[in-house]
Amino acid sequence: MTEKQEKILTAALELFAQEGFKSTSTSKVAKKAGVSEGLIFRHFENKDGLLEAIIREGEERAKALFADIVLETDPKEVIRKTLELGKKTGFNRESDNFWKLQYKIKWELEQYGEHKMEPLQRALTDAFSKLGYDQPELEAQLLLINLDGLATRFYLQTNFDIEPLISFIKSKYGL
Amino acid sequence: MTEKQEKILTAALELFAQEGFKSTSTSKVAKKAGVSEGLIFRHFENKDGLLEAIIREGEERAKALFADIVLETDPKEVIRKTLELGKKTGFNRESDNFWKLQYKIKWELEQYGEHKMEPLQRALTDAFSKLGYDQPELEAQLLLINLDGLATRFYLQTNFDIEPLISFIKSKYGL
Amino acid sequence: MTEKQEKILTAALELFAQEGFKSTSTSKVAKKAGVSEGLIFRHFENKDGLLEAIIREGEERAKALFADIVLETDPKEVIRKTLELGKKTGFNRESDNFWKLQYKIKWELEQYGEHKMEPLQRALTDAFSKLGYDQPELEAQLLLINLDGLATRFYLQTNFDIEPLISFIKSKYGL
Amino acid sequence: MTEKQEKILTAALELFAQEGFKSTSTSKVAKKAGVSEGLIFRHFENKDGLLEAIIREGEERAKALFADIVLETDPKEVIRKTLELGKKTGFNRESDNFWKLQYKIKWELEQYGEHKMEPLQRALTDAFSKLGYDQPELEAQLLLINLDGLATRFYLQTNFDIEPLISFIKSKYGL
DNA sequence: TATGAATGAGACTTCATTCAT
DNA sequence: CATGAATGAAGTCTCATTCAT
Repeated sequence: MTEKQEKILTAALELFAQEGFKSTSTSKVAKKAGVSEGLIFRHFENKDGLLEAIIREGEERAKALFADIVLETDPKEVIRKTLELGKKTGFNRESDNFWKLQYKIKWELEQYGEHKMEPLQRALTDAFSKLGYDQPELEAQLLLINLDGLATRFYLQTNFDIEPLISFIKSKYGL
Repeated sequence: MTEKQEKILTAALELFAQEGFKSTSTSKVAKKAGVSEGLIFRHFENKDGLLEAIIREGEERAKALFADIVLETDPKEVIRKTLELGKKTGFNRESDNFWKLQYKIKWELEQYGEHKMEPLQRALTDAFSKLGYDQPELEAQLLLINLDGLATRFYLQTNFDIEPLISFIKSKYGL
Repeated sequence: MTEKQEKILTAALELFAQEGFKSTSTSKVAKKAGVSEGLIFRHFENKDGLLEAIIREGEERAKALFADIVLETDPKEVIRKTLELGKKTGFNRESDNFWKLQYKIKWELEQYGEHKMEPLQRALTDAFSKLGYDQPELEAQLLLINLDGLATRFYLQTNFDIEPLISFIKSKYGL
Repeated sequence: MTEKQEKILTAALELFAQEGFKSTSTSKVAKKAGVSEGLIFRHFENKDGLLEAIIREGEERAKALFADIVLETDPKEVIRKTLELGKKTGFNRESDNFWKLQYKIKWELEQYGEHKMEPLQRALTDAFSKLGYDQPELEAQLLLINLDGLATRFYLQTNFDIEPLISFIKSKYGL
């Protein structure tokens, strides 16, 4: 990965996240990256390829992020860490774009990246099970759905204060 | 609203919902509506105007939908009806497109239609308050966030079975 | 076929014939036709569609041209008319481009429009047969091959004087 | 001529012959030759230079091919060898591309390489003269035109069986 | 000699919008 | 009200060529 490739990826990430994939022209990406437009195509084949590269990186990062949780043995910690995923990632401008795009893009691609979440879902199911919850699988699903909802709000509702809600949810799980 | 206007709106709705606003050309809308392209502009001024018309209708329908809940006095009923909003709307192909678009469009417009939900949020806060919940406002928020998360899954994850989760959430509220 | 469509077709014909299909940009065609570039695509879908339209017209014209020969009953006349095909068509600038393109394009498309010639070939075979030639089919083929060779020379070799050769060939057939 | 230069030339030849000069990108040539794109420009200056090199080689080969005929003294042999030029060259895949390109390229370059054929034409004129033909010059021209026509068919019409026609022409010359 | 990243011009194409009919 | 031909700007992508290494 050359330096210019990185620049293209970074620029694309930011623009796709802010304006959407379709609304971002490759020329805008090139300009922002300080690079000729043709270079995008030399490195990523086409605009979709650029998006794919970003998504692939998203999956890498997600995997890395989940690793810590999946390896956790204390069930309460699993839940707590899941709820604090956002804190580890989405609370600074740089990575904001990254995760925002992952959410946004789902709607443009019309597909939910289910497989990405599976390991996390299993870990949560296991955790709830250990804690004696009645329907651990549904509990796990519900928690992840909550996170989806929170993300939707966080990224779209300006001034949305996420902290109180996270705390509130934690308290529901006795954390 | 003439018959052709309706046709345009219906076609646009379906296409915007399925392929996205940016990805849908006015010519595709015209073709699907069985109408000349120029007519779209005569009636809706421009492409954005077409979208606005759809969103405005979305707000009308939302208001109508919420009315029943807002006027409800039994707090348990308020919560139950909120959780069953989907059943009233999104479970048939025609209206699917409608509500799917409302969700999808948020991400293209980069703004959460907060005001639309306010009456519902107030009704829920009131309901939780009456039921003696500790933090009625947070409870209300959380419930709506849950619905956002459910919608995300429902519209994006093929084969997502929403019923068990709704029931599960209901049971948490003793419904 | 609107007036502008005709203009596009005429401009494309001339440019394709002179500079080749690949070497002619749609923008050049548009400029020469005095038309916006987009219009080409509205009417002909894409650049290939433009070429197809021209080729289709070529086949029409060829058919019309051959009709006279195919209907001829006097075998000597069939041969004479075939040899004078060029005189009827290719000796003025306007139609020159047209037939030149038909020849040129074969090499860009990598396919010989065999079917177009079949009726002519049958008529010639029949003629040679009536005239008692030993191998009428081969005679017919050879004559058409001669015409191909003549066209190649005529369109590519500046100052090529075709008349003496046509007369010479005629004399070989006792015409 | 280094080994890589040869590779480039061979790759270019094949691609130009198959897809045409304009339609073949230098990058495709480089890839096929297993060579970096820049190298093409170091050795041949530019894309046109590459074509020129191929054409120059075409003229060399043509000269070599014609030498045998031009030096022949028996007039019947001159004609026979001319008619069998193809047999010596174009009937195997490797050299096919070579001669096909020579024909194809004429149409992209819009010029008939007349000079290349002159020695052959003189030799034929002389032969027909010796054999007592009335118009030896026209006979020579006609024979070469026949070859052009045959080439057109041979390279463009799949399944074209050239042998019977060659024999047929030979028989016309009493060969 | 050889590479391949990088460029810039220009290719084909799409599309929202206008306008004469 | 309704059409659809026409436009012009912008979009994605290709490609010959250059240049630092």
